[in-house]
Amino acid sequence: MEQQAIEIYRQPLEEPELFWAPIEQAEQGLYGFLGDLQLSVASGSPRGLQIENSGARVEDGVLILQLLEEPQDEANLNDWLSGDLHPSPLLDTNAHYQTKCRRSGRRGTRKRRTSPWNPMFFESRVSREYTSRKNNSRWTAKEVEILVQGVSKFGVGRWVMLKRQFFKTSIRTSVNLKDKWRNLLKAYQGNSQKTTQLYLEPSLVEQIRKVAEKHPYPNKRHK
DNA sequence: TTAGGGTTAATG
DNA sequence: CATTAACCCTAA
Repeated sequence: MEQQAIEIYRQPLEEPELFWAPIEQAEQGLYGFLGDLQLSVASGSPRGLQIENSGARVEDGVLILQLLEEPQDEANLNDWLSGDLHPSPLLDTNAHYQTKCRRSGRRGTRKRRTSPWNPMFFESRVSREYTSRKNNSRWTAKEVEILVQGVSKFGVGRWVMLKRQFFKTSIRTSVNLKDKWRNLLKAYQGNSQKTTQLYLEPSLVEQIRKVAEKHPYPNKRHK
């Protein structure tokens, strides 16, 4: 896993303030790499938080809730992050998810005082109810082309690898890639006449069929 | 993390 | 309204 520095943007809000990384899928993968997070106070200007992590990928997303009181120095910050010593500055985390994080997050009313870094904070969200999708951006023919290249190279079921090699900076997550491939098969595999919403060059469709034949989905490696 | 069942937005 | 496509949830 490569090192990656993620700049955290600071957005002026009513307090408490919210920090977040300029990355997609803020809701997902959050607790997965908490353990790898290392935070430091950026010395430059603007002053802010910087996250360095070894486990996270940009597409994992991370959402940072900033403390009310500005950390004076790194020690202070680490202290705050590590401990029960400091009560959470968040008066109502819920309100902030509702107002500032679009459709993500819990819906009910619930105030809690707990550090955002406390695992408890995230556990409550693990089985979060399904609410609504975050984005719905359509795939382009070009993206499909790249996906087909990827599957033809790695086969089916190596979505993370495919993501890293072919969709490194893309919005698409490894799961998105898997889903898209599944949709492509539905649309173009078999002989039934289906209406597709995205026009693909016949040659590309042909390619999809070939690759699909060579690499049957699913790969039962995990089953 | 993957596979596969589900949900929902967009489309014709 | 029926279907498609994108996205979500979660067992294993």
